[in-house]
Amino acid sequence: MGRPPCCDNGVGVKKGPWTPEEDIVLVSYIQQHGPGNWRSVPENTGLMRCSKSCRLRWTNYLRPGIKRGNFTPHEEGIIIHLQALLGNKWAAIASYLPQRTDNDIKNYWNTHLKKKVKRLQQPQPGHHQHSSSQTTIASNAATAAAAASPNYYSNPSSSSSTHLHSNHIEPMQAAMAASYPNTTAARNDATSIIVPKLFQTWMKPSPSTSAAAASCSYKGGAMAMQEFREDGQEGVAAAAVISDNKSSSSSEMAAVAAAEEGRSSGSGAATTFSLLENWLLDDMAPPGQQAAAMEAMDYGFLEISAGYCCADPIMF
DNA sequence: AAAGGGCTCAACCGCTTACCG
DNA sequence: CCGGTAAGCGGTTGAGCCCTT
Repeated sequence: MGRPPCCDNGVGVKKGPWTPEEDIVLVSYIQQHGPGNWRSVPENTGLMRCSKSCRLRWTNYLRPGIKRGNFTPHEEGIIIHLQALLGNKWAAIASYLPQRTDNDIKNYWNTHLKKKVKRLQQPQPGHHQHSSSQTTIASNAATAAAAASPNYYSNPSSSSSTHLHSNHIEPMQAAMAASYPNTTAARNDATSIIVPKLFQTWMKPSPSTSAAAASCSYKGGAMAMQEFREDGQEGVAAAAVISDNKSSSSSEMAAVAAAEEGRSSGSGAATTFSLLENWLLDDMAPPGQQAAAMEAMDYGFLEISAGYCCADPIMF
């Protein structure tokens, strides 16, 4: 039957940190062929890496447009809130912060935010802690999010912090340079110079890269969100259904879960997107500030939809 | 200046899901 | 429908860096 075994179990497969040379080989290959078909990457490039390793290196590190380090308070707020809503669905959370990788968000949560939230959720003297209903979780998250980000509930355009929408103007070269943080700069110094130059040449779309874009399937990423935005109808209908059910907190969460389930099967992303957007708006914005929150969310998401934040639609 | 303890984050591991023949 | 592989995802690890003493 079908395909030969994956190289993952192969002998002589190199592990450990990637060298700049390997990075360049991988980037050059993806430049020509686009991401995807990872199994063929080690075969065609001669890299002694398994396909998984190549995919991870690309998605977590080399993919253009990735923003590294320095999470803004607003990003923290979004992560805290979404983590409370979705749990440890890092890929789903990352789809709302397309410049961040799921790995990055996961690391940041485990090393910073988890402690922060725990600290903030410690029962305060004179304050009763509610039972563990979803509403309480969400409101605790909102509290933590608000604490993490003073600007979380306000229009980000007035925020002094770096917000999603303010990042799209970053040149790709700067984004790539940012892909090499100081701690690894020494090791990857050569790559940090050469790879951005390679990417510069990509900025002119070619037929092959456009074709790659069409087949690119970064699941749950901004590209998908763009398609769902444009595809609209299903999402609108689903949002309307959800909106009708808003009377019950549990039904909302069930709907979220159902939508999430649907999304992972590739059919209900629009549902999740619209629903979560509504959910976040309802939950995050106090009465009277919903308009501002709406503007903030819409601003961010529309720009995501426009492909500013996710590199894949830009580059391929 | 050196030691060591804590922290960060890139990468790996293993499981699940989607897809193909 | 079934078996097998590729791809995706979340949890975990460990090397290297940083800070404190």
